[in-house]
Amino acid sequence: MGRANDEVAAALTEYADLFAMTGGDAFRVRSYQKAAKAIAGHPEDISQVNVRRVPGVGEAIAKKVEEFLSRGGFRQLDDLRAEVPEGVRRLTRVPSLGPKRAIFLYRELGIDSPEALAAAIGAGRLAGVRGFGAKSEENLLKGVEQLRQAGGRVHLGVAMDLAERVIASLPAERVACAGSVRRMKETVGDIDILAVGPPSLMEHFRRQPYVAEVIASGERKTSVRTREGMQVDLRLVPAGSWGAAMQYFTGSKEHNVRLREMCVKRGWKLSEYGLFEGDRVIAAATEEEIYQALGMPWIPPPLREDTGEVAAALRGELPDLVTLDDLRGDLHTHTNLTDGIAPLADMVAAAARLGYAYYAVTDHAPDLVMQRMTLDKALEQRAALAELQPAYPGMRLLHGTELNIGPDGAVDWPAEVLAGFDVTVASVHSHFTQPRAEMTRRFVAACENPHVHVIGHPTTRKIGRREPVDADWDAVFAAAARTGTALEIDAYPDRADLPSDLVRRARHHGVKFSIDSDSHAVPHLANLRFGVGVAQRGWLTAEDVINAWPVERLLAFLNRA
DNA sequence: GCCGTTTTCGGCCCGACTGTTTTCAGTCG
Repeated sequence: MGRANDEVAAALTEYADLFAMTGGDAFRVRSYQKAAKAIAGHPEDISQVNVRRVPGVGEAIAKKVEEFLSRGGFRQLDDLRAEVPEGVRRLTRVPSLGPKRAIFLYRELGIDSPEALAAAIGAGRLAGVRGFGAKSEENLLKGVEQLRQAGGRVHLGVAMDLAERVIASLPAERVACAGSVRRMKETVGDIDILAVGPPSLMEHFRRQPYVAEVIASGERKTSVRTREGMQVDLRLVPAGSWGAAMQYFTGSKEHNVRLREMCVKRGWKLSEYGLFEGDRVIAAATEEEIYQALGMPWIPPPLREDTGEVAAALRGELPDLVTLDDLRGDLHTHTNLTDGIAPLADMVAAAARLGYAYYAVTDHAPDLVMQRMTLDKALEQRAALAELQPAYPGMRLLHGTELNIGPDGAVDWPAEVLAGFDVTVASVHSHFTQPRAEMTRRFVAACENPHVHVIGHPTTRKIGRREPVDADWDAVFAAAARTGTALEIDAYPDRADLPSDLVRRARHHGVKFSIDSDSHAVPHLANLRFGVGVAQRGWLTAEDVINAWPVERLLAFLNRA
């Protein structure tokens, strides 16, 4: 999977947005969106193959893609960029504000950014404007604030990708990522890279194509802003204090404060250069020896949040965290039968290449009307899956479905139909603003449905785009534990849902989890690693995760044994 | 703009919700 795919997809998506804003035909807008999605999810590097082979890409889009690949843009995109300022496109990221009203605000009132919108509302400039009543103003203000709070933070998928590109671009003796990316935090503000190497590495870093601006530049630290707007700090560290530097710059700040307090009590000092007693170096080369000197085993970075991990380490009670290698299958994936882009056979073949012992296909169900699912289609898919099974003797294929949890907690299909599925994932897809008590009842009802095995992406948040729903989570977790309903950790990095703090709380209730990719294309299967990050931050072990279990135990959990 | 044993034109995932309106446009999943 090449970077080119993502860059092309981003350009086409931007073009679709701008085209929609400037009154472009809605069907053509959708064509660009569809092509963007298909290219982003295409398993081959788009710069190395004929883009016309990608479904949804015809002659016109292929030409634009080829122009983009050769010079980083295409004419029609340049034209629209000249017409619509960048901030106006950002306006459409304000929830409830779409392309039509965004361009209206720009053309009629000169509002050219979310900040300008908030100012205009504050100054009463929207009063009496057609289509913008008091309620709209209130919602827009709330939306702008939400956007502002997300700040410059991006989800881990974006940050990890950038961090890996930076690391690959640096010819250092040693180079690694520290900071919140290493801790697998769900959102990341900036990226910290540590390296051992010659001073010339700094100049090499500043000249990289991803660098848009050099913010600060010294012998030991260089800070840049990338074209995507992220800050990346590169620090040159002495080889002998690699471990101390990694420990220090991985954080969290709170975790480090806790360790330094311990050091102070012993008359020691812990810095990015090492653990010292006066001038004597106690430990510096590896993180392991630093933690060991403090009387504890190495603490995995995802736990380093000062939420009890130091005490647990001192007692020798750190959890044996679940790892990517522990996962034996994926229980929530889509195909092009609903909103995925890859055919069933391609998804199954890709899963087999990952060495899975089992793999579930869980396309949407009829209540999500837009997906046009029918029982006939589901049964046809079941038959097709059964036909594929003999070709994969080592991998048990499971036929599942992603159900929709309605406002009252009911799901698609009657019980006798549900009983025919190997695994069901039930998720909320609408009515996000129900009051807490109603929302809680809704989830509890879904858990109590004996045919629901997993609650999918429980909070339904989308990082930077949609707030989590409001529910009494402890009540939901208690219901999930009582009914033997697993909660999903949706590994899609803009979801990361359940969030890790709720994972940990749920675990205390005795809940089991399913770490799923929610793949809609072949490359998405690899997102599972982000879900593992969430699980580790939630202190989960393999015992807590149903898709880390052997197939027999999983099937017993699903009542399919 | 894409697509096709319903094929070279005429379709294109469809419905609900919201806030505004007085019959509907915009937004969302």
